[in-house]
Amino acid sequence: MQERYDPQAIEAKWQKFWADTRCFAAVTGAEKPKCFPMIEFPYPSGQGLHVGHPRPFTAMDVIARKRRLEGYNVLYPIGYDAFGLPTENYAIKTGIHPAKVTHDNIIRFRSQLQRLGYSFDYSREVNTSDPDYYKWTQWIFLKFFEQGLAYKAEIPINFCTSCKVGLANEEVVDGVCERCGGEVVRMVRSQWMLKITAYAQRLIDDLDTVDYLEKIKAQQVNWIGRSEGALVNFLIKDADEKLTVFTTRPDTLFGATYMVVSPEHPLIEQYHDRIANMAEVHAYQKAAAIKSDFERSELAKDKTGVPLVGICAINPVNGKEIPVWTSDYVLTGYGTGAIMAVPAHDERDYAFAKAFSLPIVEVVAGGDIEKEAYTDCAHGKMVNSGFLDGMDVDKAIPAIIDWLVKEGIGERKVNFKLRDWVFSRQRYWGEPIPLVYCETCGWVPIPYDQLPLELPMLDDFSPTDDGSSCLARAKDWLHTTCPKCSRSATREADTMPNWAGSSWYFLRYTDAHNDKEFASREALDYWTPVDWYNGGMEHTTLHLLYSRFWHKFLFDLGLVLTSEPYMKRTSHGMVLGSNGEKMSKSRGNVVNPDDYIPTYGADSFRTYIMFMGAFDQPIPWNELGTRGCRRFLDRVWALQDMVNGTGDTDAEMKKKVHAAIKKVGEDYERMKFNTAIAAMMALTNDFYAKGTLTKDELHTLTVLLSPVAPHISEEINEALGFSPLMEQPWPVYDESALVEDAVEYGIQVNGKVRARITLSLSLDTKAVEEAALSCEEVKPHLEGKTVRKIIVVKNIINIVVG
RNA sequence: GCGACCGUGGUGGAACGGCAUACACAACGGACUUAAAAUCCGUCGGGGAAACCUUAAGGGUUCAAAUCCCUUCGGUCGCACCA
Repeated sequence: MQERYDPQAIEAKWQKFWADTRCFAAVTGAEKPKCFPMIEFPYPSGQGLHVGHPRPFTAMDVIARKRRLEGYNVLYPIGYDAFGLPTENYAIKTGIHPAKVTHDNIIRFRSQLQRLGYSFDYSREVNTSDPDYYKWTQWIFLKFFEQGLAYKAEIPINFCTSCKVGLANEEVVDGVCERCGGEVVRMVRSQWMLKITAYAQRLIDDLDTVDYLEKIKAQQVNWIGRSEGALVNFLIKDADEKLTVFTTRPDTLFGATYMVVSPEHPLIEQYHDRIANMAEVHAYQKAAAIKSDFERSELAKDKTGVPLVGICAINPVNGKEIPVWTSDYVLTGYGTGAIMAVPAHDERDYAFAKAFSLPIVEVVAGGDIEKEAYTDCAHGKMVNSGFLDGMDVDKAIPAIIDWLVKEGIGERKVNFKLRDWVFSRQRYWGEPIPLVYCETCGWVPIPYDQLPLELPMLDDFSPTDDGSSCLARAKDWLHTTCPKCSRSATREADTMPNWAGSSWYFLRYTDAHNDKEFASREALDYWTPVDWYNGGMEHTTLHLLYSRFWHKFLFDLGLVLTSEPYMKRTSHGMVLGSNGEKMSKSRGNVVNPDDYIPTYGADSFRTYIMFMGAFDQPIPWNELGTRGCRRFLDRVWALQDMVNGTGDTDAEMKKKVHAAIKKVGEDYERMKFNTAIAAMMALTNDFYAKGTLTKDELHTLTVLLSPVAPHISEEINEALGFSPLMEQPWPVYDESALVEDAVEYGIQVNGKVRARITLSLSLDTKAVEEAALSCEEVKPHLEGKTVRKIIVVKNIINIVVG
């Protein structure tokens, strides 16, 4: 008689065993085929792990553990994305240094993770805020700088007028500061940018080479937002100046009845002495500048704008003079910051033209421009368009572009929504940007052998009055000498965004302690690319895109060996609070796994987090489910008392076991963890129904269960006399054991199920049909009717009568 | 507004176009117990007298639809005037 299932004792025992034997430490260069599954490394927040973390962690642990049993050399790493706002805000409040807070939080996270029994290779742990790590983040940044892909630009930031601090977009809620509710304004600052737009086309094209979920690919493609069109130059009347616009509809050029520039467009200042209503224009610019993004979008319906009186443009196709306006519906950051307005065929232009009584000229027939803009460009013929008249739109577009090119007033142009990455943050807790500014030499990189450029130790982390980070007050650190000319120079006081360290961390895992390179060629060659990367949908357009960009850049320099970092990308649904809302501290619905492990054990917790629902769907937490999974493991444990020593089995049970091997293996691969566990529960129920099972049958169940519930599986496996699970092979199902000799058919009449019969598979179709027709429950439904057709498919017989 | 995904019992959820509700949770009944917990064994979507009807609602395709198509309603996520 086995003792009661005691998860606390068993889990401590096996966690110690795994640590002592270092059996999850991956060996670079081993002969076995490699496998590199990865999760998104966590931000070590002060709240510790909540129940959302273990969902992806357990899922990929299942994959990692299964791969080991399948004979792979597995690298399943863990690390900490440790720079970030919450830690800095905590430091501002308490005066405790962020490095100390981070250090303590990591210790807590690590112990929580270890109690969940993950097969991480802790010897390769990385911490992005460790100078030994961010040395290489800085090193890669300098490569961008050398290649001309890091540059300075004047970019507005969100600035809280009350906290006196620059805010990230996500800290601006409903137009006010998330923390103090203070007014947020835009403030223009000179910031470092990374030229991700140079990789826009490749970031789209190379998606064909990777195995990402379709929705992830679609989101990236939409975010990058490629559109084809043309640049067209309009002349400004009485000036030797062109106003260039981007348009995707050059075919509608004859319908351009006015132009609009964004309020920030340089044309306005350039011609300020010719603009008769400059005071009005200035007032409009000012109003636009203090509008937050939120307000701009809220006011989307009502178009506002001011004409630039005295400025007039000439439509190059027909020589007509058209007015120029300014309006904030034209964005500085997209295209050229100026548009030609074709109100007849663009909804926004239409609304604007209606609001200010501007002329509307139809150039594509097919709509009713009295009522609304006709924007369908797939159909319709050109009208009022000179030499384009009568052409279909799809013919007119290349025709007008050819003409524009020939006349020297335009060119073909591909445009992207994607914008360059603002890489500066006015924050303390981030990687220092390793550049100094010298009056003589300009921006000069710190020599590579002087990296890392470490953050200075400070006591006060609050920002300065002008929105710079507290680094601007660290005068001793800030003032330095120019590496080039040795004159006095100033360090960059901005730091990198927290996306920097996570853009390349997977490379560091391959060789985490290398102090000569970010990773050795040998380690990269052996381990990269990441075979399977699971993460949240919310990172699809930022982290995932950024890291693909960095990787391609490193690939172009010959520093990594593949053009894509991740071969496969999947994503998990969020774990919601038990009230169905997103878990957050402010809602007070955060659930911590530590609350469940003492009562139920890590294995029960892991099983439930995988069983609770479809992996890719969001799901509310429900404590009672853990109890059900504990009950299941108790039943598995008690199977030990039912093992029949003689080891005889029967064909019936063999079929069930092999069906389970097939189902569980396939479901793990498809991330259908809930149905895999259901299949193991069903098999366990089958053993109970029979009342006995063989040693091998129980062994097979423990191996199947081990990726989800590794501790109990190891314990039972050991008790049965097998060597540790690391040395066990993943079971292979026997196709012949699955072959059925009889099948239960559902008999339908006109698609409605009327009966069920079990028939031998050896019967031919004719015999099956006859058996169905002669079935007692079927006969009444056939009375007085003619059998038209009988369809026999798989386990369905459909009798069509009429 | 645009895009993606989704809508199945009291609850979480199963279901290559092929027997809807697997597997759990909760509830209820029984056994065991002085009793309770635990455990074990059962019952368990709703409506209808019945034939039957029922996968958000309505239509379509098909021998056959939760699954494919169209319309409507509701929800979640992402993006917000992208010329």
